[in-house]
Amino acid sequence: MPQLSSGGGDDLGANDEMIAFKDEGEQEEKIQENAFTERDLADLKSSLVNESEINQSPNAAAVRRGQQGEHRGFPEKHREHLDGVSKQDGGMYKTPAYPGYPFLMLPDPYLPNSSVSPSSNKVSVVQQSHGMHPLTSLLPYSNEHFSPSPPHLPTDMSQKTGVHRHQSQDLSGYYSLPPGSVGQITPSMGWFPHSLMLGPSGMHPTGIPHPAIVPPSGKQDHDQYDRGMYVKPQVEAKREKEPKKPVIKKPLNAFMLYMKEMRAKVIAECTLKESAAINQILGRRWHALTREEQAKYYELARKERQLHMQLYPTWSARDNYEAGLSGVAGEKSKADWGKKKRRKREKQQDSNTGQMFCWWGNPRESETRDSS
DNA sequence: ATTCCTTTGAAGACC
DNA sequence: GGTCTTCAAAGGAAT
Repeated sequence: MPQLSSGGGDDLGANDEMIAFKDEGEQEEKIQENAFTERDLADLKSSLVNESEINQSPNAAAVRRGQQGEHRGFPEKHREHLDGVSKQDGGMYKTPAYPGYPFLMLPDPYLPNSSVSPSSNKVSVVQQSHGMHPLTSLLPYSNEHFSPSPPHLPTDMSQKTGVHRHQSQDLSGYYSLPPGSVGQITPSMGWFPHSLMLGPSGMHPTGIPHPAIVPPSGKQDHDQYDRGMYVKPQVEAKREKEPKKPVIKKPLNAFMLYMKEMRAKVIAECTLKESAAINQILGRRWHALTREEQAKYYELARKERQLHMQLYPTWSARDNYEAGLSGVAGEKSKADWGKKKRRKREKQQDSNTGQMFCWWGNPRESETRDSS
């Protein structure tokens, strides 16, 4: 997939994958989208039965018609549009489009018992039954939303971090940024949620860890016992002495942001729980979005990458590649990694030979076939 | 307990 | 430079 090494300005996503649906009737698309849920479910279920059959369904043909060729021509327009978007933050960020922006999604992993009263800290999100985050009203983000002392947080959290919580407007007090980088934060970055304002070690001053930072996998921490006798491999023992590096996760891309936001909604609507199935639906919906709607997420993702870069200038995606090869997991993971690689290759071969693509417009479809 | 599945997009590796 | 691979999230299913 040709990536846009865009001169001037960040690339906003894989342009060739952007869909120019809208040239032929956005309204229809909107209606379609509403009808998606039930159809998605039905489609998905039937697709699980026999994908090749579905390929021939009239419905499938209709959807394919709707998607074929309509992606083209979007990129440039899209970019233009996005330029506009970035200039009108007000329009974009006041929309309820990002309740699930990951840095606002504090509650789940980070605030285990975070049923916070609306007045205490709106950053905390409790997924509502209808799938929308109450965070909607959060954007643009403001310091007002940050309670100095979230009641749900252990009090010693802040003590441990050694950071005083206060509602200073001075970002330099919050960001753990390289010298001078605070000044590099453009005004447009002012909307960044507080959860991004980290202290040392990736902790927010409130004690809330940055979502991109996860503690080293606990999997390896399980002590190994052999008939009651503790056996700790030398390598592991050695590793234990070294301070464990927190794993810095990749910033979420546009689709991931979209998934995060919409997952609950789809789950509620479809009563589906299986992520693989949900992701299929979300993939379809993603392509059904208008370019404006997608643009919002591309812009968000761009800003997230931007901030990620500011926060972790030395971080590279490669770091996490290698986590499986060396580092934490050691030899086992090295082997697993090899297996994984093989599996993926085999899978791809299968898809090439087996016509295993989704009729509803799997965006990889063309890639897969082209590459064969 | 661990891996797989499934999606899109970004980024690194490789040829 | 084009292509391939990995990893981000998520959680049930499979191993």
